[in-house]
Amino acid sequence: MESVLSPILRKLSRRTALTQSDRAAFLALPFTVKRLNGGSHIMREGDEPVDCCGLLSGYAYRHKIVGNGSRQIVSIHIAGDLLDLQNSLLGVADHNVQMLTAGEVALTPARAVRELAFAHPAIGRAMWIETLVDGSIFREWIANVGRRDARSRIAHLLCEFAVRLRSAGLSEGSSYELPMTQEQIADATGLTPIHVNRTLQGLRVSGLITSNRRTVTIEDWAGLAKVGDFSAAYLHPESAGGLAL
Amino acid sequence: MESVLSPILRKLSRRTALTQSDRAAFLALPFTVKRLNGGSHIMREGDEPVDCCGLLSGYAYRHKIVGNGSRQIVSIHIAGDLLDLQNSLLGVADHNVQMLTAGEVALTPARAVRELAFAHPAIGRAMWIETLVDGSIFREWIANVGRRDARSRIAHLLCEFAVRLRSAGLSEGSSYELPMTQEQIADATGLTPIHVNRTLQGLRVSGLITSNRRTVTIEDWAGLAKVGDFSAAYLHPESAGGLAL
DNA sequence: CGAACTTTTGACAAGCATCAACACGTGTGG
DNA sequence: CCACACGTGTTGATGCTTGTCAAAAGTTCG
Repeated sequence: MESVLSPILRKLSRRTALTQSDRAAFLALPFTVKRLNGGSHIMREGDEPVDCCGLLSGYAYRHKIVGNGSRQIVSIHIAGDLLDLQNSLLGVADHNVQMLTAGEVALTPARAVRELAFAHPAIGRAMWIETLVDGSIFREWIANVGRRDARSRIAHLLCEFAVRLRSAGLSEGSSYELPMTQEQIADATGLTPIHVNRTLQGLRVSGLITSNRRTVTIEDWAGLAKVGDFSAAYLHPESAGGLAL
Repeated sequence: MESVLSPILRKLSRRTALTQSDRAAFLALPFTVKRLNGGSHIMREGDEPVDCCGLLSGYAYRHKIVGNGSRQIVSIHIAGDLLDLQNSLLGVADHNVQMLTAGEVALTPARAVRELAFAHPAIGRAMWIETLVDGSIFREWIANVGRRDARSRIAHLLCEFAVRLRSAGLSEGSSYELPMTQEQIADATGLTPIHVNRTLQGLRVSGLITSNRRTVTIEDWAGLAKVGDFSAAYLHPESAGGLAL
């Protein structure tokens, strides 16, 4: 049975086994689909969300605005990601969520999601694990922004994107669509857009990547991963390790 | 009933209501207590944890080592915190956990914790929420390291500590014990120890704090919070907002 | 074709890192 | 009890990475 919720279910079941009954219950969630333009807000800091939001297509990002007015992007999301477990379970949003590109989201009452999570423990566990993986990515980003230089930070970001898109089945080969402006890359890496521009040029002249406005091609994966100090372990790919209950 | 696990239970129930039966089940967890010296490792990146670890006394911290050898501390923990839900649910540790000071930890088989979480949904929810609050703190740290200057970063760290210690009942008044060396503060804020030293001096001469080797006193809370761009919302204090199932 | 973004380039400034000592306190062993 | 080593804090001089300011060139879209 193919539903618009399938991309999300697919991601949930990537790390945890779900029974047929779990799947059916998930797909039976009430939801509405909304098409959003790039830049539209899904949630603002301080909101008290009532809906839980899953990304069906397009890209989204989370960010915080700090006192001096500058912005820090704290994560980027692709189709299949749940966007708002964090905010809707915690009651009040501590950050903003916004569409990076145009795309579609599925909205489900947060209450229904919570009930499902506890009625079907396997689903609850899967959702919990997704939030823990998000946490692992946050930790890696802290290290990225705190302890790597500009060249490494950007290389790391490009590597992370490549791996995540590929494991979500959203890219093949060594190219992918990166719908971020250099300003947004700057806000994700804690740099200025000018410096991002120069650093990207550096990566290009080193033969590690080619990129035009919206597409990145990794010309030398090993080299880029080395520059970016990248190892995919923190993304906890596939294998469920000690997850068996 | 007072148990050595009480500090942890107290923290779990701070944001979620637990029934008497939930509490009893939690306190019935099998556990062993271990006293650890400052600096001892609780978990290393790559480990496959079988035990789940709760901090009973003392301080601990999580960190990652990056390619150039430098270290990034990604969080600091105080008595009552669960240290290893992240690592033990994900199967393989993606970061290190280490004692900052001497202290005691309670070790419980991860399997027993997982079973409890799903047998007693309220406990599961409470644990999930704790991991989500950890995630919120991670996001704030990304912003801290990515978009604030040295003075703000350190002021922010000091404010966060003050609020967390106080809400855990571990400090009173405006002083608290900060058992971190300047090198560790540097690793938490993405700076060098030298710069931390100079920045702390700056905060002192501004009359915002006084500090000696192991104790920090906040002399001007409003001023320090302003410099640190600090607002406690991301710690999701107390109130359970939309948590009712 | 023009308006609004985005990317690119250049010159310059600044915050923070690096290197190198020195001072201080604490614990240890002779 | 002193000498010494060691970890930590402090200071100074210098340099580099990155930020800031300003403006031009390219791109997208109505």
